[in-house]
Amino acid sequence: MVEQESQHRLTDIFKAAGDPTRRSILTLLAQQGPLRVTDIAAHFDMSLNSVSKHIKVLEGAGLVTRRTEWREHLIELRVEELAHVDRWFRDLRSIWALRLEALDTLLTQETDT
Amino acid sequence: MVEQESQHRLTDIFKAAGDPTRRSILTLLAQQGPLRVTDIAAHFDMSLNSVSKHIKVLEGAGLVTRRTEWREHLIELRVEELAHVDRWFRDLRSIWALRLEALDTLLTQETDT
DNA sequence: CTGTCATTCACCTATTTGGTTGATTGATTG
DNA sequence: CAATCAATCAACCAAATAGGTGAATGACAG
Repeated sequence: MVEQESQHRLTDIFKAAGDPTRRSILTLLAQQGPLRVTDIAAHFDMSLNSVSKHIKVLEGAGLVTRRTEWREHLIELRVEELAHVDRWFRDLRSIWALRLEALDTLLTQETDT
Repeated sequence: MVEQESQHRLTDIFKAAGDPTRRSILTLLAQQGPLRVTDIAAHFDMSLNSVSKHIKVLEGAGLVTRRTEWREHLIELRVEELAHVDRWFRDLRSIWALRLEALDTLLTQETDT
């Protein structure tokens, strides 16, 4: 159950990061701090509308939050959320390492006998 | 140019990792080591054909390689390639950290004067 | 040579995605 | 109030994606 939820989150994050425009937006936010939708859109050769959609995808993945102050929406990067990816990566690596280790001890035993 | 190429690669990797079935395949390979297409397919409630396609996507992203021995195709995980993802997120984080640091020193100077 | 196994290829379908334009909401300014 | 600005919503389109079935390829076993 919890596993399912975590998997779903991870899928959203990877999908969001799978688009070059969206990765550029994330980089831009990391460099410049919170920005308005219009300011972000100014960096791309694309309609404001499309950029707005991209931002919503990032928001859905939790990679970004929106602080609606006045009539402007301030978009902000959420670095913490990246920890999900870190964890997945680390888990996969440890599974891999465990297998190699087991294989190694098996081979050692073989040469011992 | 080189930047473009790297971006394209990254997009492929993220897209490949953005599917739960494909992530499961990666985990499976990490646990069990190289496997045949049929063996992999046995773990999923899905046609062999679909699994074959998923594997080709992973292969295209470089996350997996194929060793065609006899009539069987041995599919093997390439953990090194996965590090691209990790590195990108790490870079993003460091850009973020640099900005905060700069902001901090700026504020400190202000209170000093 | 025939049959079988492992895998891919070719084709079909439904859904998702990335982009567009035009209308709409809501707040600000003159 | 009228005009403008920030952003979203709605409808639409083309291309890509995830899945399925059935035929084709290529190597091995009898």
